Amino acid sequence: MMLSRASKYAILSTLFLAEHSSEEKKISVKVIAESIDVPSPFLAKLFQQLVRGKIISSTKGPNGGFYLTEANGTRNVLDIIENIDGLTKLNDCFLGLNECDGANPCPVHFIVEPFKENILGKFRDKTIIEFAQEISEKGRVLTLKDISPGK
Amino acid sequence: MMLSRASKYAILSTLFLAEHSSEEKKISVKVIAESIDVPSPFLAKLFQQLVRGKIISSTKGPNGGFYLTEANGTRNVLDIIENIDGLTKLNDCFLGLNECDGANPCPVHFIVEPFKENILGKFRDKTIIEFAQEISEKGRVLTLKDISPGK
DNA sequence: ACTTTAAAAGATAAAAAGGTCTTAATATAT
DNA sequence: ATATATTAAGACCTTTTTATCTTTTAAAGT
Repeated sequence: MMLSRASKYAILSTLFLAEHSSEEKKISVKVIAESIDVPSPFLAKLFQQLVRGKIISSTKGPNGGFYLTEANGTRNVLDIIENIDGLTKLNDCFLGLNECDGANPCPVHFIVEPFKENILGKFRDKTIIEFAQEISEKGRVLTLKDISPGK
Repeated sequence: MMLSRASKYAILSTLFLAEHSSEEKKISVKVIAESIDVPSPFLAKLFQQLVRGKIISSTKGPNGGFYLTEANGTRNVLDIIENIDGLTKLNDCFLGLNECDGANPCPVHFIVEPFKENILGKFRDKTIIEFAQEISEKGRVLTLKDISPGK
């Protein structure tokens, strides 16, 4: 019922690409890593995997970098999580029980289950492009940096 | 927004003690570990810490073991989590943002926040004894073992 | 007192997650 | 063709979490 750091980095970076990149404007790992404040060699690894999973695209060489094709943009956030963490983590019982369902629920099953449905829906029912649009419309900045001054 | 295995083990074991132990009937690590299918040396470590945190009690020697006093029983599940994991994990932003609140919410903030309140409430507003009672009334067994046959 | 039983304490080990580095491959521009 | 910029791949390192092992301490029964 939780995301690894790797997944979080992957989600934020992919959404960053969705907003800032295109086939004409590729972006290097370094720039992205700095923008959202993530260790760049680690992000490079994650990106390799996302490329293999056809969630983002890349080209090498000068003016190369990472970007989203139209097809990439139609994937959703859950695809990212699935690609990096798999889905088991997200589906496991909150208290770790092997068998936890409506018939044999753990003490928090009926609190966790609706939440799970809710958040899975959120990650599934919008494309990456739509998700990113929503974020930029609301003027949000998704970064791991500290934003507030003097902290 | 997630519990470590250590916390899960600690919660299940403490609830087990609440149901099965008393000052007159102490239970050894080994028995508990087998009952809920948790590695016993690891559980022993956790129990040491819970004793230090006054969440459970212990005595050494023959007929010794772990048990709950009345005072122990008035603690709640959140105390267990706090004792083992601390509370930061539970409060961190689901997407890992450093600054995520109503004023500057991440894309899932308004889904996660009510859930968080809900589950924190559940872990806070019942004592361990009450929590355990509820479980046994409903005939639930909290174990990590596989229950269903032939799997 | 002695023996036994069980937890306490602390050192150690194994596995998983997170992170880095080096070299190779490849696309582009000159 | 060559130089250069950038990803790809894989080996490697570090930290955290999970798990184990060994020795010490203490309580209880005989």
